[in-house]
Amino acid sequence: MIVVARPGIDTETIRYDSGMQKVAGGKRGYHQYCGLASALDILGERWTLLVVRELLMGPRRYSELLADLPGIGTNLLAERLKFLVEHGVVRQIDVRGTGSRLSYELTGTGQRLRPAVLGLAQWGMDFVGELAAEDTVRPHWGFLAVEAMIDPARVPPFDESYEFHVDSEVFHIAVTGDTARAIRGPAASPTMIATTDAATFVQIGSGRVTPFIAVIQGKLKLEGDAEAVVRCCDLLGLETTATAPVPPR
Amino acid sequence: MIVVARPGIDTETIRYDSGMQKVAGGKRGYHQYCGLASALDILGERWTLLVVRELLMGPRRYSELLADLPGIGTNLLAERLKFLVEHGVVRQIDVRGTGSRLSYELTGTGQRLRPAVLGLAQWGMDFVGELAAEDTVRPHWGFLAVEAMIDPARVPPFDESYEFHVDSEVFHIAVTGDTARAIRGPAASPTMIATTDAATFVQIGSGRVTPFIAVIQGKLKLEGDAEAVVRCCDLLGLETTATAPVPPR
DNA sequence: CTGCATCCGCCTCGATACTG
DNA sequence: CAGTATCGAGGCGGATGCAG
Repeated sequence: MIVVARPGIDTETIRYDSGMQKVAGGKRGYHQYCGLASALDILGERWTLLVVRELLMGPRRYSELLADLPGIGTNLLAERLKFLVEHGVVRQIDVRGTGSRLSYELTGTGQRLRPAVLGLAQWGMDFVGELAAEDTVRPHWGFLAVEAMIDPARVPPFDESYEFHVDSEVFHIAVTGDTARAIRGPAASPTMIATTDAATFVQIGSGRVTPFIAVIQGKLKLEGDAEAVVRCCDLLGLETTATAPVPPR
Repeated sequence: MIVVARPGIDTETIRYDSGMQKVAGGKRGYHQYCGLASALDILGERWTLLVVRELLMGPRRYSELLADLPGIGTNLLAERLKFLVEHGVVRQIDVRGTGSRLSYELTGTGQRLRPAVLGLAQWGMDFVGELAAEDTVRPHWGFLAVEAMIDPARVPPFDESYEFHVDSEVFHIAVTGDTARAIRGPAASPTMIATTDAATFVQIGSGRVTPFIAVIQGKLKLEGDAEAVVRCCDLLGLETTATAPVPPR
């Protein structure tokens, strides 16, 4: 075997250099030579990852972003979008040729954030609390929740699809081969259809309410093959056995 | 097939409620009923995810965290740690029974952040720039980088291990069966040993420098089976063909 | 009306000093 | 060593103004 020797170069580790640092654009940055720190230099400011979340579900107008991010303030949204565009995460697209700047959408680089964002969303599901009066809920967040909940190890062994109606949003899970994907819009011939409101949807996804309880409460409607319902719940890691106690958080 | 009907309940979506909101502990929060927003209510403040990064590589003392997070300031670190402890992401551990509170470590909940954090770190690798004079580098960040770079689809078909010496840090990748894991400390009998400094290690990981170039520059030393070196580079998504141009960022 | 820019009060952040 | 106390600077949140 091989004996290790120190390399010819000595460490170039930069010593502790206290004091706040600025990144290229004059912004505040971590100045750590590390992938995570670099990612947070771009995504770590307040609201930024929530902007990315919105754009992960398709292009959005400035006003739509404002409406779905209550509290952000117009200057902040403009600054975040400009920053993301400058760094190649987001681009502006004109629907009409007349340069009326209609929408923002993620670039390929931005799309590559999907697994990391879904991972954070899945982790955060354990921390959603009781629905408070001041909480905002949007039905299209249910799409992200479903995408994050899909357990690749529990994909049913045959093709089918489950359709979801969350308030006005319609999307479905398509099981094809050994993969399950979340897709916007209705399914061709779903084996199950779940209909509910956005708040209940998140409560089910977070485990605060079981599908069983939600049905009893009249807040969730399940139609189609009962076996498909069970497979769908299993795919999403939802309780199907009984009532299941609400975890004490 | 099934025809969809609106559920008995109407949407309980909370309307736009402008104004800054506070979360439980009196802190500023997003107040969105969504997994990602909940995650960011805990992890989204400045420095928090970098604290988690440090703890992902094992327990750390307060002073060690301070030293590896230049610029954080003592009050911020104390506040972040207290907040994470309160929310069950981190716990304090006593090495001695004498309650001298020696270290912080992640709870199981905190450990579940690993895939999301690694995902962000991998994404951010494309954004690490030229090494600047004010940049901090730490050799143990190389461990995280390697963990993030492992491509599960490119695991060699037989068991072996690759050892890395990054400044004073020693860790290895263990390929067993069809999985590859990054493990702290030396390997039993590595088929390859790479020795380098922390800055070069990150530059290689980010694609700014190829292993080939680094060897020529005398900043990287590779020992052991040449075939193993190629397999290791392939596993980590590193260029082995030739010099490969440095991407323009 | 949409898509920002400007201004202002406040709270978080970053640095230093200080204490058990 | 492990934090707490304090204070100035600046990022953030909210209201308003304005151009296309």
